[in-house]
Amino acid sequence: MKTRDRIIEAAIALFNDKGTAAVSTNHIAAAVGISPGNLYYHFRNKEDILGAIYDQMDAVGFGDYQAIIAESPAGSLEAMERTFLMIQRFNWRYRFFKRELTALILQHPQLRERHIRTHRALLKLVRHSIDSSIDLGLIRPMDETERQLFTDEIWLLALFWLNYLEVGGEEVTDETLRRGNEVVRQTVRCRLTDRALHLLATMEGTS
Amino acid sequence: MKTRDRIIEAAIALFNDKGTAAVSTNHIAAAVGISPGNLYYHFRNKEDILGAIYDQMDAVGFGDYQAIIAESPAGSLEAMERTFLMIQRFNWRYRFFKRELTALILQHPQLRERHIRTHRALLKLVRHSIDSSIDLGLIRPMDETERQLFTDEIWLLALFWLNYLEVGGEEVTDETLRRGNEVVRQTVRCRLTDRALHLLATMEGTS
DNA sequence: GTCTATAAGCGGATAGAC
DNA sequence: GTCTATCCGCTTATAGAC
Repeated sequence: MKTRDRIIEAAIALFNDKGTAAVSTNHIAAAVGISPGNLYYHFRNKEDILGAIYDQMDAVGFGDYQAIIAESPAGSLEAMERTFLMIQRFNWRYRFFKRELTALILQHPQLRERHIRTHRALLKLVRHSIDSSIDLGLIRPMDETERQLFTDEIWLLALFWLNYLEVGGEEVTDETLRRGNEVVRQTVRCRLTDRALHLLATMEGTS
Repeated sequence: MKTRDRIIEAAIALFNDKGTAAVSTNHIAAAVGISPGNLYYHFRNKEDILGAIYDQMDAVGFGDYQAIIAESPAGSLEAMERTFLMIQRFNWRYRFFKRELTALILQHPQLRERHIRTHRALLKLVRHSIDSSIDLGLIRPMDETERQLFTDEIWLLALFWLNYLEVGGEEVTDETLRRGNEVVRQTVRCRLTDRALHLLATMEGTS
C-alpha cells in the first residue's frame, strides 16, 4: 500500500476514534509510522487530507449504489431496503464525517460546495425512486408537494439514523441498524397500495 | 448582566458562528472584553463553560415545554405541532451544540451521560404523547413494536430537521422550519383515524 | 520519498499584584 | 473580580540532508 493511502486510512481511523479536532498531523504520522515531514510531502495540510478522504467517499458511495442498482431495479422495495443498509454501513465507515459534518462544512467552504452538490444529486435519486414506485403502482399516488415532503423524510431518516443511535447512547450493531430499516419500512408501508401490501404479505409468508 | 453570564452568551454566539474547535478561551474573553485571566476566575476551562451552557439549555428547554403543555393538552395535534416548532427554535439558538453533538459527547463523557439521560426522558415524553393520541382515538391503534418505531421516527425528525436543512445547503428560515413541520404532519396524517382526519378537515376549512 | 531539526505561533492555564 | 505577565506544551509548516 502506498504511503499516501496509508495516511488516508490512518486518518480515517483516528478521526473516527477521537474526532478531527483531537487529531493532529503529528498523530497521523505517528500512527502510520512515518515522520511529520514526510506527511507534509504527501499532503499540504490537514484540510488536504480531508479532501482526499472525501474523494474516496465519493467513489465508494457511487460504486456501492451502482452495485445495488445493477441487481435490483430502482424503485423496487428491495432496492430501497438494500440502499438503506448500504448507507448505514457507509456512514459507519466514515462516521467522523457524519458526526462533524455541519461543523466541517462551516470551516471548509470548498468542502461545503462539494457536499451540497452531492447531497442534491442524491436527493434527486431518492425522488426518482419514489416516482418509480408510484408509477409501478407500489406506492399510492401523491401530488407534487407530498412527494417532496416524503422524499425529504426518507432521505433524512437514511442520513441521520446512525447519528440518532449515537446521540441516544445506543450501540451501533446489526440489530440497531436493522431497526432503522424497520422505521423506514413502516413509514413506507403506510403509503403502499393494497396491491403492494398484498405482495409484501406473500413475500413475508414465504421467507 | 453578571460577567459569568456574559461569558456564557459570548461563548454561545462564537460557538454558533465558528464551531467550538475554532474558538479558544482567549477569543471568548476578547469578545466579552475581559482578560483571559478573568475568564479563568469564572470557569475552570472550556469544558466548564460548555457545562454551564448545557445547564442553561436544560432549564430553557424544560421551561418552554411546560409552557406549551400548560396551554395544549399532551397528545393533541396542536401540542405536537407547537412542540415541534419550539424544538426547532431551540435547536437554532444552540445550533453549535446540535451540529457537533456526537463529537462533543465523544470527547466529554460527563456531558455524554447527562445528555443520554435527557434524551431518554424526552423520548418517553414523545412516547407518552403518542399513547395519548391513540387513547383519544386520533391515531389508529398500533401494537407495541409499531409504537416504538413511530416514536423513534417522530423524535428523529424533530431532532435532526435543522441539521438536515444545513447539510443540504438550505437556509434556516421560518419557511424551511415550517416545511419540517409539514414532513411530520404528513407522516402523522397517514396514521390518523377517520375521525381525526375529519376533525382536521373541519379545522383547515375554518382557518 | 523519507528523514531530522527547528522556527513561529497559538492555546490552555496559573501566579500574583491591584 | 479583574488585570498583567508568563510558562509550558503542542501544532503547523518548512528547510535541508540523505
